[in-house]
Amino acid sequence: MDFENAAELLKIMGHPTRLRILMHLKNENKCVKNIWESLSLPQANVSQHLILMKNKGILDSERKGSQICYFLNNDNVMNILNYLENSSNGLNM
Amino acid sequence: MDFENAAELLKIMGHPTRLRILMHLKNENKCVKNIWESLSLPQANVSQHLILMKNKGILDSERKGSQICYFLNNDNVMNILNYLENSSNGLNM
DNA sequence: TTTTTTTAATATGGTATTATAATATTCTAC
DNA sequence: GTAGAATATTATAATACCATATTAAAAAAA
Repeated sequence: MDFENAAELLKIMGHPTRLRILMHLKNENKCVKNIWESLSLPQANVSQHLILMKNKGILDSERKGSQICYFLNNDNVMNILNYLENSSNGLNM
Repeated sequence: MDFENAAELLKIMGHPTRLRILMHLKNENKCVKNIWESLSLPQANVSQHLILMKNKGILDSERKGSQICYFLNNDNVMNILNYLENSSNGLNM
C-alpha cells in the first residue's frame, strides 16, 4: 500500500479550482480557453493548475490547431470524481 | 454541488500521515496511544492531525478512562477509504 | 489525600510548501 | 510581422507541517 502516492493524488484533487477543472474534464476533452471561460477563472491561474496536474500524470494534453486540449488520464481520479458526483447528496459532503 | 467542501475533505485526506491514521481507524475505534505506537509516529504529531480532523468533522472521540479513542464520523471519507483499499491495485495508484 | 505516572492536548517557532497575481515569453495561425 | 492563445517566470503572501517543550487531566500508588 503506497500511502504517499494515494495521498498525493487526493491532495491534488483537494483544491476547489482543480476539482472544478477535473469535474469539467470528466466526460470530455476541453481546451484551455473553454475551461477558463466556462469556470470564470483567470487564464493564467487555470494554466498553472492544468500544468501541475499534467506534471503529476493526472491529465494529458494534445494540440488542436492553435488550442491545447486537456483530458483526464487517471482511472483512480476518474473513479473518485464519479463517486463524488453520485454520492447520496451529490458532492454536498 | 459544493466544490469547496468536497475539496476540503480531499485535502484533509491528502496527507500521508492523515491517510495512514484514517486507514488505521477505518474499521475500529483506536486510542491515541495505539495510533502513534502502531504507526511509529510522534505523539504530538498524531494529536495535531487527530484534532485537525476532529475539528473538520471527520473524526469524533470519546474518553475511555485515561485514554481517548477516536473514530471515523464521515460516510464520504469512509467510502473513499474503502475505494482506495479495494481499487484494482490496492492503494497503489 | 497527596504524589506519581500515564496519556493527551496545546503553545511556540522554524522551515517548507503552496497559492495567487502580475508579467513576460513562446508558439501558432493568418 | 501581428494577433491570439498557451505557457513560464517571478514575487509576495498565506498555509501547512513538524519538533520541542509545556500543560492538563485522569488513574494508580503511596
